[in-house]
Amino acid sequence: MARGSTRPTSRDVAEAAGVSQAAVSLVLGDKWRGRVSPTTAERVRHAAQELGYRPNLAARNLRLGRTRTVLLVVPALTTEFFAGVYTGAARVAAQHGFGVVLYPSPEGIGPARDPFGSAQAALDGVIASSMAADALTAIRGDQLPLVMLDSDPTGSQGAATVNLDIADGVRQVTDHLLELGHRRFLHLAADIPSWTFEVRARELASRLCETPGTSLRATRAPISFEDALTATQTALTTPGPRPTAVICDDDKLAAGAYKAARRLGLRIPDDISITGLDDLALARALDPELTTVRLDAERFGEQGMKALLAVLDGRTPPQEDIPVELVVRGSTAPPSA
Amino acid sequence: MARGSTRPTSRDVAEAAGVSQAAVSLVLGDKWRGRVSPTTAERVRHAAQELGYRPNLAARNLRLGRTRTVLLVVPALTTEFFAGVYTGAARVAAQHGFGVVLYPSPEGIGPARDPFGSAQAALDGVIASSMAADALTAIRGDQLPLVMLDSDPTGSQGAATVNLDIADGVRQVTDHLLELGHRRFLHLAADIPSWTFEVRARELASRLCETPGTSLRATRAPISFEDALTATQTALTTPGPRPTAVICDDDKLAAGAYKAARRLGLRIPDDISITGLDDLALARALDPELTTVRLDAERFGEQGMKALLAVLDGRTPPQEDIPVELVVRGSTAPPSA
DNA sequence: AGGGAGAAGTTATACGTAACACTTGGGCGT
DNA sequence: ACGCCCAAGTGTTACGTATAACTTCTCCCT
Repeated sequence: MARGSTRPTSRDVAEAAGVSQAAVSLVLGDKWRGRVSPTTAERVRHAAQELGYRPNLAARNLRLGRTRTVLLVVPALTTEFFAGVYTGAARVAAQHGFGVVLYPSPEGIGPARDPFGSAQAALDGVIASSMAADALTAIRGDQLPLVMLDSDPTGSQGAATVNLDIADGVRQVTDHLLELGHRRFLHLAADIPSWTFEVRARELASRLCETPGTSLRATRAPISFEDALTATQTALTTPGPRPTAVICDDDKLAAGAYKAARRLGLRIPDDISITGLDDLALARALDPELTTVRLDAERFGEQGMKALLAVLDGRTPPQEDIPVELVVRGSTAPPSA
Repeated sequence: MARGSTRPTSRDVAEAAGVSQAAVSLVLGDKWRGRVSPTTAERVRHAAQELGYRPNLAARNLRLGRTRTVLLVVPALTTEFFAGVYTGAARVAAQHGFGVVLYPSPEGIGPARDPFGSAQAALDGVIASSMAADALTAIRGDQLPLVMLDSDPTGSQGAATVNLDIADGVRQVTDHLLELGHRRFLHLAADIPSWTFEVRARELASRLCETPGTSLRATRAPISFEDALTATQTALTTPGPRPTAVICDDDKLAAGAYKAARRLGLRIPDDISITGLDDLALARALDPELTTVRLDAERFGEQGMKALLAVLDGRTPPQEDIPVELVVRGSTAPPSA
């Protein structure tokens, strides 16, 4: 019988099975072949089951010097996108006996002092989405293996990076609209200082530079319906020829653009085309459904975790960008003029 | 200087500061008043800073017998709702020096064998959203303190429960529609066997029973746009007088109902009223904006964590339901007939 | 018959931390 | 002058696990 309140240890199991603690460790660690007889092994397993034995992970971690736990830092959890990243990362992790702890931080990893805030777990490595430069150095100083998601590969101080091919997504959107005949564009940009948004702006600008006869206006807004609405409304009522297509940095911004268009009495897509980026469930809830770029969040998370596992094994992580896919729906059409 | 690759321990700090390891532990644990002189304490802190010392959490956890880490089990991460629950729980946890590890499980906690899947962290307690009965017993057997969210208080085997006052939300929605003059209702129910959805159905039915001259149809669908669309479309084209109001178990289902209404050529809210439940960002992206019930997810998470902390302290957790609030927007109006 | 190889274990140890119990030296009251 | 107390530490131990190193015993080959 269990002696009251405290959880049984491997020693309790050993006593119950009439063997030494070492034998228990061997059996339960599946290293008993040729070291313990099958009947004894079975006896140990039975005793463990009987007592409801669960290994003490703190002790195991201390002994082994590793925790098989990694930290995933995401800027926010409020979107399906990072939920998907987590799901993918956790799936791969589980296949390798790893756990994933989440640290949602509004501003990526915090300052050098206590960079992980409340993430208490003992860690083997870190996957981070957005991160201040000094925090990056702090982590590097901690010697913690690090993989960065959607970050500038040239500024990563040697950390491995895994990126979505956002630039290609922007190219696909732009080409799609150009083929439809659009020439005057509005870029509704996310007001967040992050590499992934810089890439959007840069790629869009350079693509349109190559095409004569095009014009590009840009406006910025925090990622929220209200802000996106007012920013778009202002931009569309500015004097001069009105843009015929709005390219948004993500789907939520696009939803704000929808509202702005409606408020101005513009029909989508007849009077104005709108595109997003993410392909959230929201994209198909809008009316008409949103033309957008599908980001495979789960695959992104998977690749991030695979890269981290590679680093942990001392291997070189793969370095290919994850492809993205244009999804054409009802929010884009040839311009009416 | 650090001796190469391995991370510095408290003993390294002690050596650098010229004191014993015990003194380092006292100083860094802030228990040095009256035991170590201020100047020595400062010297220790400086040495720790210099070496970039970080305590080994595995060792600390083993020594203290607790981890200051709790597990939050959520059915899915794909919605802002559980993101909010996590945010609230993590905030309260951080205030008490706790960390929160997330375990998103499609079916709540798994079967008795290895109930936490890949959640490897050593835990002090568990907060769980939805859970199979046998998994519940398994955890109880583990002696892990447990708080259950939105679960049947009578079936919780003595575990503490924290609930949103969903029944009141359903009452508010129903009364709102009744006051507008609606009498024929369609209930678009989530096809998920969970207490929180049972409450919705039960409360709605009992509320309408009390009001003579009302009728209630019900249909079920998994929480996805496509399924909600087809289910609603079928239900609305069934022979007999058409319902004038659709009450949906959550906002995502409502978005599906919007599409079904549009496909049938019904205008919202002129021809049909639609209500949701959650108040996701989606609710304000829809056109017209959705009348729904606001659930304060963060407060929910906070209360859950507070309850767990109470259990960990041996106190009795508070047992009040968290109030919810009807938010009337553009998707409800008096019936046209 | 002798010994070497393997099977079937056991004993002992280290991981890094926190805290209890102990030591030392000086200051102070009477 | 004696004892006592307090400041300022140090020595030691235990937490539960995994594993290297050791011990027995039996079997089998030459």
